[in-house]
Amino acid sequence: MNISKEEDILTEYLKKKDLKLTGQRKIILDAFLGVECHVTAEELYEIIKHNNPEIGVATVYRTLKILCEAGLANEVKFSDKVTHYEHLFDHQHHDHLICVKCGQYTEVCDPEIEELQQKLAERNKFKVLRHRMELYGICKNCIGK
Amino acid sequence: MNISKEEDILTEYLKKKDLKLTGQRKIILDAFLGVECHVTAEELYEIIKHNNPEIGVATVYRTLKILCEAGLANEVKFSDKVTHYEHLFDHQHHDHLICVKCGQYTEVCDPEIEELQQKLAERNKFKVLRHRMELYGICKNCIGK
DNA sequence: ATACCTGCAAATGTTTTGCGACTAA
DNA sequence: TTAGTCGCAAAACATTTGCAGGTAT
Repeated sequence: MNISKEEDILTEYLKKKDLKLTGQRKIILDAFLGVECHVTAEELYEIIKHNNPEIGVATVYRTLKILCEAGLANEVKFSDKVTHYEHLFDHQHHDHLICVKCGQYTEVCDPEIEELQQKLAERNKFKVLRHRMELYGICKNCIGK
Repeated sequence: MNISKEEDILTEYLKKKDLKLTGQRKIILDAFLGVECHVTAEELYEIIKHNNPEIGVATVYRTLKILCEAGLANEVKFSDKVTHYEHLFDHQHHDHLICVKCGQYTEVCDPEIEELQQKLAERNKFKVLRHRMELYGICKNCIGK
């Protein structure tokens, strides 16, 4: 287990908050980093259980919350009732194209839209901190079916 | 209780599906229409309970689902884990500015952004059916605090 | 007459919390 | 040493479902 940039960030955050860098938190961070794009807490728990069956779900939930506060992860809610977590650090912001047929999602990014969002907010005297944009529809693989 | 355009739409939808227009469904529709912008199922249940204590939560949930299918309501998920329902009929599509301090939300609409969303989707050979855009930040009332 | 609906309570599925034992700093 | 953590099981929470009786068409 080599020390990642993300682990530095987490360590820094924990220190600032007088929290501790425990073995479990390292393992959960690593598992999270090893996953592409999105996971739910339950999914991550299943992955971790494989090598570390002693870690409980509650700890996974608690740690994911910390990763969000530390700026390493981000909560995303799609149409289902489960919370997904996505990478945030070293990963530019993106929006989602979500296929309503197969459930597959594509990450996209459009600077022009981001700029217009900013202007829209300014017209409303609103200071944007973050945003979420999701386009639901039919992806290119499902369009013929 | 006078017959609204929305009730016509619901009646039409129910007939098409061989479902029935019951007293409860009318009451729930009216309560939903009487509310501005958004409600959760639980909130709507509380409102209805006032005059119609015999109606159960389950029926409110079931009916809101039907209103969505009939095109009168729309499910919206914010950051909390509760499902909000908003009016859809006679109400143009809009996006949300959500204040992270006071929780207040403003409805907004920007045709330029919608157009760019369409283009973005086309570049990805994706056919958009609907979308969701939310800007999170500080509203003008909270900005000084 | 006969689907369909209802309220109730129980079940579900996700996420949180209380607790006594444990551990990083 | 001591605040913060852990895993566990129980609790909390929103939402769904099974059922026996009721109702719109």
